[in-house]
Formats: sequence, C-alpha cells, structure tokens
Amino acid sequence: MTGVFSEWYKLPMSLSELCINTTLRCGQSFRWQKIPESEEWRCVLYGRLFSLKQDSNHLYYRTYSSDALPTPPSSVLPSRATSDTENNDGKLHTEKPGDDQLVSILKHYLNLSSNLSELYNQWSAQDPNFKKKAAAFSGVRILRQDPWEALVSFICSSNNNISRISQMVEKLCIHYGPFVATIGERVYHDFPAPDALAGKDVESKLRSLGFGYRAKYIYQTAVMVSQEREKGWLNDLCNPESPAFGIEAKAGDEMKPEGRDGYRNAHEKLLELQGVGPKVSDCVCLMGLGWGESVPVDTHVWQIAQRDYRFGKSSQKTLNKATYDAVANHFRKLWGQEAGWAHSVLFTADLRSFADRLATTKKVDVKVKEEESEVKIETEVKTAVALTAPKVEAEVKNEQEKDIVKGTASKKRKAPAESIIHAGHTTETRRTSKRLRR
DNA sequence: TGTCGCCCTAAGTA
DNA sequence: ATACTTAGGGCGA
Repeated sequence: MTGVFSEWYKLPMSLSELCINTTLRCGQSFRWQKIPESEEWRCVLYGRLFSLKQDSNHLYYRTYSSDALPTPPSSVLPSRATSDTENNDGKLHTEKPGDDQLVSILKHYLNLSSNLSELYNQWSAQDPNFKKKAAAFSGVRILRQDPWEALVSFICSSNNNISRISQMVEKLCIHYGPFVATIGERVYHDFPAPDALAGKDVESKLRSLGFGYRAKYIYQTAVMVSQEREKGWLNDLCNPESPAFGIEAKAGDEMKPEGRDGYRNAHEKLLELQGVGPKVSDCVCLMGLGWGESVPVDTHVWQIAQRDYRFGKSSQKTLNKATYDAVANHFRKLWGQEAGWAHSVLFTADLRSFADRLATTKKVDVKVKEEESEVKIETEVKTAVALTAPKVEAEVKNEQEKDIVKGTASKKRKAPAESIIHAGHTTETRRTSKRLRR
C-alpha cells in the first residue's frame, strides 16, 4: 500500500510557547515517534497520521493519506471513550477544507489557546525555585490527550519507565487499535477504543505481551468504561472550559486550594476504576480531562517537594494520602489554577533523560533568600544547551551531576525545623480515600 | 489511619 | 555472572 504526505503547513510559534522536543518526550504522552536523523515527530490523532517539526519561528505540520484508506470519516473524530457516533459529531461534519480542520485538531491537541510565556512569568514571580529550574525548560505545554488513552497509558505507568510505557502503548495500538497506514517498516495504528480492550482474552493476551499485573487493570477498566458506565461518562468528567474536541466550552466553577468542584469530582470518579489510585487519577485529570490544577504526586515529585519546598524528610514521612494532598494543595496555592502545568515543568527538569540540558556545571556561592532566613549554600549553575538539538545524552561527567539527575543531591541545605511543612497542618483532611470507601 | 508485602517486567547497577 | 534495585503505583491485609 502506498500513500503520500501533504505539503508542510505552518503556524507562527516561538519555542517559549511550545517546544515539541521537550513536550513530546517528557512523559505525558507515549505515542509520539521521533524520526531518526530528522527533526520530525509522528503520531496518529483522531484516525490521522500527523507529522510535526519546528524551528525557532514556526511549527510545521502535515498529514499522511493512504491510497486504500482515505481520510477517515469525521465520525471517528470525537473521543474514543464515546462509542456513540451519532450524537457527538455535530460540529465535525462542517465542510471545512482539510488543512482548516487539521489546524483545529492541532490547536486543540496542543492546547495552544493559553499564553505559556505569561504563565511562566506568573509562576516565576510566585516561586524563585520555579524561576531557576524553568530557564532551561521553556515551552513545556500540557497536551489535551484523549481521556481514554490517557487513562490506559497511566495505568501502564505504575512501577514503570517512559521507554517501556511507550512500548506497551505501542503494543496496545498494534494489537487492538484501528490500522491507519504503513510507511516503510513502520505500521501506524490509532489507540484502541474501550470496547476493543474489553474482550474476554484481553487480559491473558496482555500478560503474554509483557504487561504484567497491569493486564488485569486494563481489562477490568475497559469493561467498566465500555459496559458499566453511561456512554460519554469519561468525557463528561472533562473540565467544561476545556472540553473534548468538537464540544462547546462552558463556564467553570470557582478555584479553591483543593481544586474546583469539577476537578474533585472527576478525580474521585476515576478512583472507582481498577488500577487507578490518586496519582494515576491526577495524571488523567491533568493530561486527559483538562483540569489544570491537578498535581500528580509521584515519588519523584515527592522528592522535589522534600528537597526544594521543605516538606518532611523521607526518613520521617512517607508518601501517603495525607502527604499526597498536602503536597498537591501546597503547589496549587503556590502556582494557582494551572499548577499542574508548572508541576510538569519541574518534573521535566528533573527527568534523567533531560540530563543533556545540564550541559555545563560550575560551582559558585550564591545567596538565596528564602522566607525569613538567608542561607548561604553551595549550588550549581546550569547552562542550557540548544532546546532543538535532540542529541544523544551526554555522558554524566561526575558524581555530582549524577546526584542532580537522580534528585538525591542538595542535602547541603538545612532548613529551619519550624519551616518544614507537615501534612496535617497545611491541609484539610479529606475523607475521599478510595480504600476507605470499600 | 498508617504501614507493609506483593504484584510483573526489563534495564541498569553492584 | 548473578542478585538486587529502580522505573512517574495500586491494592489488600
């Protein structure tokens, strides 16, 4: 089968508004494929193979069309979690030229409506640590992924790494997702719909494919979403201000330290699913449902909170429900309504695979003023390398840099005991624990 | 309410 | 080489 790419179209885009080289590999999406020896990224979205590349002034995009499988009907465009093809596609049947619809899809998926530079400025003004860390990581934007895909992807993410999660998601697409195109050796499928993963033999098949204990979670969640919930159940948990593609935006409710009511509700409902705890639920809320205040707290973020925000040391406190809510609420109060976006910037800055951003390291003495105390500490000054150069990671030069990457450095700072933040003092105790309801 | 052992796998580490 | 740990958790006791 043959096919052809469209010409490249382009959108004006600065790297501070969107850096695809960071955004597409920072662990929020797992399906984007970097073409070797090229700056090009590919992924199937809404049944179409998209291709992206970027320079300092523009984002370039094109799509691929197979001869035997022309542009899919627009009925596939609404989210896969809705197996209803008749009610939700009203806005998608408009007779727009192809490139016009492509740019709508891209602007929606890439979440381009907000001004990211302005958000970085606000977070930096509120938080010196953010300002310091974010310098080398501009253009990290939260994508609007399909809620169902986000749900399954983050069920896969437990006790796992980005590389293997990506492989598992790829297997789901190849074995259960609709075929889209073949280019060279590479076969492109879209992500499977819920009912495609609810078959009787799915669990055993996934186990044989190396999913481990996640196989049961995926199968059980697919059954619940496709058979035991109303159609559109998952999409209805979306932030009304950030709805699924093709749905009208509505006004949202009021922001609170623990998040808006709609966010709390979505978070809670997701906990009913198998294999979904607080962290996975927050990932889906943030990256699939458009709730910007969702702050997923994993072991990594927990370490960041202890290291840079004076939460109790790990030897004293473990990451439990109370500390989870305390950390998330703290970041919501610090960064505001889009706290989850800021969180992702710091998370990315600590990812091992981005060690090449810490190209040169030299020791200097810096006076850092934090709250009342002025502490003289020894710190590292990192100089960013070009953001558009996805080169092979430079070898970690010495133990010091290795520690930075692992997030185990900076035991040098000693914080006053009074300023350590304790979970019980900073958050209202929530009674919404998944386990307590059982 | 908090803590612990267990669940799967593959790559990295000692 | 072989055992152990880690990698963006969740669940039940």
